[in-house]
Amino acid sequence: MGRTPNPDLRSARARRAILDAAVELGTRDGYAQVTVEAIAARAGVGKQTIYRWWPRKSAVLLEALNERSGPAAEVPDTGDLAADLGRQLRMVIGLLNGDLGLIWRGLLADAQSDACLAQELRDNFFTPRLRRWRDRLETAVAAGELRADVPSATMVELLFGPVYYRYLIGTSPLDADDAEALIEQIFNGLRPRP
Amino acid sequence: MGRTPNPDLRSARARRAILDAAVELGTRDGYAQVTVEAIAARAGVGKQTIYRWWPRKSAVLLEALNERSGPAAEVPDTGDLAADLGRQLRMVIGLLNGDLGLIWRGLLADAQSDACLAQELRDNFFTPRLRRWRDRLETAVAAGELRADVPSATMVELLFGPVYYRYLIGTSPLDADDAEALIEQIFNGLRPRP
Amino acid sequence: MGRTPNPDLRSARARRAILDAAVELGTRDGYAQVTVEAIAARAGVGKQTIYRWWPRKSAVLLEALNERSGPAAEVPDTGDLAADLGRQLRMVIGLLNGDLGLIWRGLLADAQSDACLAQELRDNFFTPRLRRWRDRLETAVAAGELRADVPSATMVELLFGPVYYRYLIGTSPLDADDAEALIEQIFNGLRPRP
Amino acid sequence: MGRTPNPDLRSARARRAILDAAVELGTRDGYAQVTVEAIAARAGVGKQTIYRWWPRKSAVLLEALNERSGPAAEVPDTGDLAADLGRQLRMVIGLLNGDLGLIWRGLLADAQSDACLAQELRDNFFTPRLRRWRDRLETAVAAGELRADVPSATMVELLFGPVYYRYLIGTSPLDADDAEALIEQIFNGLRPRP
DNA sequence: CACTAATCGAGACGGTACGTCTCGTCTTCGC
DNA sequence: GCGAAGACGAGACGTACCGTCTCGATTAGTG
Repeated sequence: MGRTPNPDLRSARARRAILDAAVELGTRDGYAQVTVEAIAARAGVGKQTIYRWWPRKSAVLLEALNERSGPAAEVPDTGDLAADLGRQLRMVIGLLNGDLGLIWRGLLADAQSDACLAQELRDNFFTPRLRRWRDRLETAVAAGELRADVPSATMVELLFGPVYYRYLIGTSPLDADDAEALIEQIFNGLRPRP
Repeated sequence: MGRTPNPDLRSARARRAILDAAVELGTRDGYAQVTVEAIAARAGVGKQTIYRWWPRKSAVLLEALNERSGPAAEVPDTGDLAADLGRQLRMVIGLLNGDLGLIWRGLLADAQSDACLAQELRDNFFTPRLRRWRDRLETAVAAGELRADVPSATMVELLFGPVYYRYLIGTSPLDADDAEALIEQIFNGLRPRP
Repeated sequence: MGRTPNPDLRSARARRAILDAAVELGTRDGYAQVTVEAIAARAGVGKQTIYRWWPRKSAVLLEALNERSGPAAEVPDTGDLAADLGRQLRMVIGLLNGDLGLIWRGLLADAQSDACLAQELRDNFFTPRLRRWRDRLETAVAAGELRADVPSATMVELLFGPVYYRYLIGTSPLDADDAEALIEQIFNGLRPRP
Repeated sequence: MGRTPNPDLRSARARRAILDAAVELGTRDGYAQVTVEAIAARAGVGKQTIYRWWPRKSAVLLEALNERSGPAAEVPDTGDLAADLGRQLRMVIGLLNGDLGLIWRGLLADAQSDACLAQELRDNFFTPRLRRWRDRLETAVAAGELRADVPSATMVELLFGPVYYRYLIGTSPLDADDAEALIEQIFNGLRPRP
């Protein structure tokens, strides 16, 4: 029964093949069309070998995705807040629009009905980035660059919200070149400045 | 084969029972757990009667949802833009946090892998609301209340993006009382005003 | 509820179209493939019109078949028992091997799981023929032509049994030219006569 | 798609449960009332496990029946042809009148509209028995016990035909005690012997 | 000749079973 | 004991017909 496997005996070859197959299928057919069975077949691996090490297909694809989108996690700090934010938004948008975007989109969708995946997504992806940007923004608040009466976590949501809105709802295309304008608009607001 | 049924002979009773059953199951178990079979069983209806009038379970739930979220669609116009926006955001947030939110969440998730549903969602839900708010905002632009150099469609996304971000990603809870602050922040921007 | 329709108002046109359609479909696709729905469609008739006048598809096909196989029911009496029997067997075999055979075969099959159809088949088809031949055979018994110690009903079964055996089980083809030999064999027996 | 399963990995437990369930349902409700779904449910088995190993419900019931009617297949040879035939006929009649008769009847009926089942029935059931009896009868012919001018296959049909006729058409009951009389009548013929 | 039934064509309805698909677990080997 | 292979129990899918029902629109025979 629910025995826990011994990680020392784990086959690195199988793990690689599984993650690679998952990404290939996910980028080719879309997240929802990927099945554990298909991953196993393409990886030349038994289904059980997948279920032994991952609880669900979402976990496989999440791990595969994490492996390949490390760079997008890096928060540069050149001292120029707006420029750094712009670079970050461009990277995120690039990721969403790229091959892996299909997988990311599927994971976000899946998380809507899988609390456990949702938690993992937050813990491993959103919360760390949020925290790092919150720190940056709080520095800017302290420097008088940003308002002190808006929670920094809210600021992050104001900046990233519109990006994900376009991505998930698709009323208008998501373009990396919009990043800087977006930041400017959030920073300065929609009302005319005197 | 693919014969088209005659809407004149359609049973209003069956339609009602199906939509009601769909909502009950959707709010109780969550969108993903709903099956056409279960809807039919609970509605006391043959499966074929569902497939005769709707192509997919998503179509059933979308119609059911549309029926019951009429009020949230109303764009109020009291002359006070910020107040009207606040009222609308509160309503949307109320919908998302309410019973029907579970269904709405599932539809949005499903739309990520079903282009046809995505299109329908945009056509029947997002685009109309977007258009109405765009008009309101353009009036405000013309009145000098809002910047003329930001596309009004973008403005709508800046306002609603953060709401859906919180809703779908869940890093922080979505509270109707945040509506007014959100609008103020978007309107005035994150930089201190002199 | 179960109201009984008024035969005076019955549409002769519909009746004809239904019986014709039933035979066409039955001879073309085989009894089992015929559906009430298909009969109705091909006859240009509502399903209810069929169910109003016949309880089951088997009843429709039985009536259609009876209509068209009148001649095979005729028991000739030329005085020559063996010759008359031969003529009858030839006719029966001709019917079974003909277009209508497919329907007849299906009815016999269906009767195996439908006691009511089985009864009707016996009452309207087998028993009358059986009775008439029993009478003929009893005359022959009285004339000393046939053994008196074999029940005449059994004699009929000995004669027709092998025909239906071949027909339903199909180990060897059923040929009208075998009729006379068959009769001779049953009459004279398998043991050599001195 | 139509992959062929590996018989080495077949579950003996499932096979047993399926065949047992099929017989139970068949003898209780009759062949026509048995459904693959019901067999699966009663056997505690997935439907796919049935469809993996048998193409149709008829194949399941045929296999189940074959398994349990081994003895009725035995052709005894005590040297006394008539006695051996009598024993065989009694056995066949016993089978037909017994619990399994309901299944056998259904299979024969089904075979009328399923050429593939008909072939299987002939190949696995009728032809072997026919062949063995033909051999016996040919020996008797060579010994001068039976006429040389009647094909032995025909002789078998003359003997078994009346049995199946009564069984399938039901104009008179089928009784094991009729076996010997039947054989005597076929052997000696219906005409009085001098 | 209008009236008034009941039948008619049409087809939607509540059901049942079909045969297929995919899920996550269990079983069987070979290494 | 892991890994490849794949059979297994479970159960939803979307389709085909069943036999019943509800519609107007003919179509009789009756007053």
